[in-house]
Amino acid sequence: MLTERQSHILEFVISEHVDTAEAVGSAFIGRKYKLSVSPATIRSEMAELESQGYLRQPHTSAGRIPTGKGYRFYVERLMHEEDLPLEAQQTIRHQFHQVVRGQEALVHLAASILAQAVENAAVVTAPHTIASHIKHLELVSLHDRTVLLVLVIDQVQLKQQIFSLEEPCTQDELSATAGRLNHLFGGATVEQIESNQTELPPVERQVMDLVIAIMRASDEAGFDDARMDGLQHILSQPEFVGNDRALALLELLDGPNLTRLIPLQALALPGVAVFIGGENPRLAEASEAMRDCSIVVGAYGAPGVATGALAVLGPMRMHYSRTISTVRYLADVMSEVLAEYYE
Amino acid sequence: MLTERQSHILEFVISEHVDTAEAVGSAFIGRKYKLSVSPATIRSEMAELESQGYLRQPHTSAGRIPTGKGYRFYVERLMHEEDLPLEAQQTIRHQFHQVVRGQEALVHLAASILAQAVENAAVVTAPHTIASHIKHLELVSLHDRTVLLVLVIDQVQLKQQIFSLEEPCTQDELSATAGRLNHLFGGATVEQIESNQTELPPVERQVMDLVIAIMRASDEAGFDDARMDGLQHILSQPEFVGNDRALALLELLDGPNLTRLIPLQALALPGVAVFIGGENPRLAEASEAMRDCSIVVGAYGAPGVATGALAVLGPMRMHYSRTISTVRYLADVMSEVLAEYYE
DNA sequence: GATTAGCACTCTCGACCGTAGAGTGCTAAT
DNA sequence: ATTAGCACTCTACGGTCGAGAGTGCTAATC
Repeated sequence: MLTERQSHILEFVISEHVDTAEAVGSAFIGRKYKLSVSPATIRSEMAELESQGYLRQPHTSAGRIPTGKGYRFYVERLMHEEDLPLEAQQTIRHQFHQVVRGQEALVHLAASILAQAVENAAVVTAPHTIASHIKHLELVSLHDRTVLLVLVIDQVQLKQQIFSLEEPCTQDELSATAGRLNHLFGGATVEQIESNQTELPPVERQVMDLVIAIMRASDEAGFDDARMDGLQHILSQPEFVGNDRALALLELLDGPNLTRLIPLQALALPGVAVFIGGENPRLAEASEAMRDCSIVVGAYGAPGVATGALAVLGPMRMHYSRTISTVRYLADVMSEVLAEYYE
Repeated sequence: MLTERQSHILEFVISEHVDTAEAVGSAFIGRKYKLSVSPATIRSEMAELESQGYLRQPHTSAGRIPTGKGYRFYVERLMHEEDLPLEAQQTIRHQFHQVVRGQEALVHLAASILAQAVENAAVVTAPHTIASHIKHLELVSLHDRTVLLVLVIDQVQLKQQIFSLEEPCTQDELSATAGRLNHLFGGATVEQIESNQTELPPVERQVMDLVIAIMRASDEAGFDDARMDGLQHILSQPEFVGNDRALALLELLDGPNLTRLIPLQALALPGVAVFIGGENPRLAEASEAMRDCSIVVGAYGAPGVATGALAVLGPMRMHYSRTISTVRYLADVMSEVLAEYYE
């Protein structure tokens, strides 16, 4: 429904507003982008764009700023998806070549890299499997009847749990028990364990009950283990300084509800999903402050085996093209790293 | 050098300023605290307190606010250390009775509880041992030549590392190797391992080299693994809203330099240490914004075995008594929990 | 019919000003 | 040593004003 000229004007307004955070006026656009029409013409086009909901005026006699609908149109129709510049790619790869110990450190590193690359807040969840398999379990005697259960599920995910036995038990006995259980249940899912555990002796039964509980929790919790980084970027955006919206945002993000922000359904799709402003109902309800924010989400990992999410949270006024390509690229790199773990 | 009346006035000014964040005037003090002297007298006492550096005026004809020196005097001489109210104690204990999986979750939980209890930002580091001992190690075959090393050090600290062998190896062989190494090195420190590993076969040698590297890193890194919570509290303090100091603070705290903020020397002492304003040189240099902040640090754990730090970061205008008793109490609770792990 | 110059209009923003209020320091009296 | 009285200072707040930016409308133009 937009003419070509209207599209161009919308694109210019967005591009300009993203850079300056100011309302954009007709004369400025005409001058900067060398449109061979007068400001008056641009004004009437802008008025049309406004009546269709793509732009709005903060107040009479101010320039225009894009609406959520405007950004949505931009992301879907106007924006040319570019590959991440080689230089940025190299920077990211370079940062990833730090020595990484284990999954958790990897997630932390990814969040830090992503936040720095897009200059916004980043959330990265640990990879998560739908139906987890036991890889290995180990029992370590701490003292007397207290035992540490170490569980490796899905190749690299480490879980631990301390518990008490009815009777004291030596480390050798525990190792033997663990060995037996590994042979019985190595590679099994929760369901397989449950159907097979009827005739176990009490100690082994106790251990496997714990294992089941942990794996259940891990399967259900989903993305409980998320890492956020780069808050300072989002809070230094002009739309948040000296504003209590920043505070509202902080309260929203702090604490355990971090992962609730990530629209998980987005992970079903292979590409990168963009949620602009209040488009994601869960977010819009959560906080007024989120209506001015956008989220870019990408999945990494192997579909069906283990997937995690990379997300960027920033003001609606965001450099979408760069953010999307960064998320996409980082997701690819993360997937590669994960592939090294899973076969 | 302060008369009793001056001390009282200082105490009143602090108590009032902590509550209201406003400068406190002479008439107000006299009225509220029923001093049987006129405002003029209080004024001259205040002038004396100011000339000695305990108070200052934001500008002429405003009331007084405490200086760092004033707070220091208050903390050391005027404040009566109270036990945490029973109700608060119960709240904390209650929150701690959540099911906690492993050390990391414990640290997260503690940070969250502390932040909530004192309504300021809280930093909690994982417990750290000076010379760590191997408790147990385990080798899990991921595929072919790729192996996951799981290391339990100092009872409950879990480390993981993926590495590659020269030759393929079955899980049974790996388990046997792990068993041998456990018998050889169970309970050993880095030094003991190093002096004993000369005649090992190559695979075991490779594993133990990794183990040494991990334990070294763990010993040296110290408190690398810290958790912060409750940032929103500190940023909603009136001295930080609509202010770029908040931003500076955020940048300072974000990322890996978190633990550098905690004055580690404080942990040598058993009690709770208080750093007011720029008293801690490392902090004062780090950021201008920290000059208006105070830190309350306490150690938890078993001295000489494993200790961690609990810290509260807030504006200099802080309820010291409550904060100190909360940190102290939480440190006690954490120590109890840890004692359950370490014999 | 689209475009444009011209113009009146509206709104924000910063500067300026004046007043009210809070709190001080000083002085002289108690 | 204390205090009443008072002049003084500074901030906060509200109002006014003009500059500037940008608009919408209208009438003229291509």
